Amino acid sequence: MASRATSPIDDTLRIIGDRWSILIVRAGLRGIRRFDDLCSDLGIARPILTERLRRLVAHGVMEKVPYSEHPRRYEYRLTDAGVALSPVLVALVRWTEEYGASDSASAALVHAPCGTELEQAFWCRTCATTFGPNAIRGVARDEEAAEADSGDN
Amino acid sequence: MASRATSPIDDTLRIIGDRWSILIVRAGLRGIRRFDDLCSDLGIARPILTERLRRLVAHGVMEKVPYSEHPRRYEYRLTDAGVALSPVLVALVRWTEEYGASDSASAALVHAPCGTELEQAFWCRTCATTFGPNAIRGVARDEEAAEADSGDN
DNA sequence: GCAGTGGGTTCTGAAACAGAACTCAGAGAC
DNA sequence: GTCTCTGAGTTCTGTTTCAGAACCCACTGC
Repeated sequence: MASRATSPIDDTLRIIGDRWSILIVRAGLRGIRRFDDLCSDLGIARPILTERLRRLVAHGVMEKVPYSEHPRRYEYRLTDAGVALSPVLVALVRWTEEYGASDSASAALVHAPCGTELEQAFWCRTCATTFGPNAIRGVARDEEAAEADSGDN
Repeated sequence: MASRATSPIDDTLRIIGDRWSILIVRAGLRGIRRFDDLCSDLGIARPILTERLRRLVAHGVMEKVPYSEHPRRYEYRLTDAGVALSPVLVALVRWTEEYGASDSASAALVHAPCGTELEQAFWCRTCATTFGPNAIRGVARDEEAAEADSGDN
């Protein structure tokens, strides 16, 4: 087990695996786009927000678009890749609701057309069924997956 | 503990929102349980692993159980709460596959009974339909009260 | 030309991180 | 009984990242 390019997740976590990035994405999903708004909404220090936004833009999660020319002003929007992070967020919210700190109730995520609070599930198209974490198994696809045996406890 | 508890997710991110915790959980899902194994598998520094495990145990994500009495030895197992984090992991894997850097293909996650690669979807029980991130809307439930008490779990 | 606004950057000190070396208790070999 | 090995840490040392406050700069409106 020497080569530990642990997995692509590792790279992903280098992009969004800090305390702020995922919250910035969440703010983006909530429509907050301006630097100062992000700053005050998240309570993040400005230098860190600057750096995080730069990183997210560099990795294609957000894009910096001018919304005013004369006083040159920018806002930060989620790209498709950024929006595609919402399952991560939803999973986090779900977990928090179930196991996290007590009275977790601040913002619900709902199905836009009807307003029903959404659920998240794994879906098997072969069996045409949804299932939970216990029915997941990991299988090796690439080289170093010698240990991908068994799994789900 | 300075910044505002933007939401319960914030607390959750304090538990697993660093570069290592989620990888430790992933290792746990792959059946790696011993300190040294985690250490070499993840390439994490020992002091950090010590601290991370302690935190995960403190928050009920893992449990420390002795597997040998005479040479007193412990292993770390995921609790139900820990296993319940797998949707987060799956979402990360999915995102990485679609938008991440490399030719991300190391381990696929499949539906255990049939071996089909799983999909992750949002489900609306009212509409009885699955849908993607674009059909999600966030609604405030109790925006301001999030920072009321909570402390840390 | 002076204050206000948006979007930053430059300082500081504190915390988290990584790596190597060390500890400690029990086990097994000799 | 000493010697060495193993698992599970802890103690150092330095580097990187974080947080907070203050500062900067281009533009606007008055």
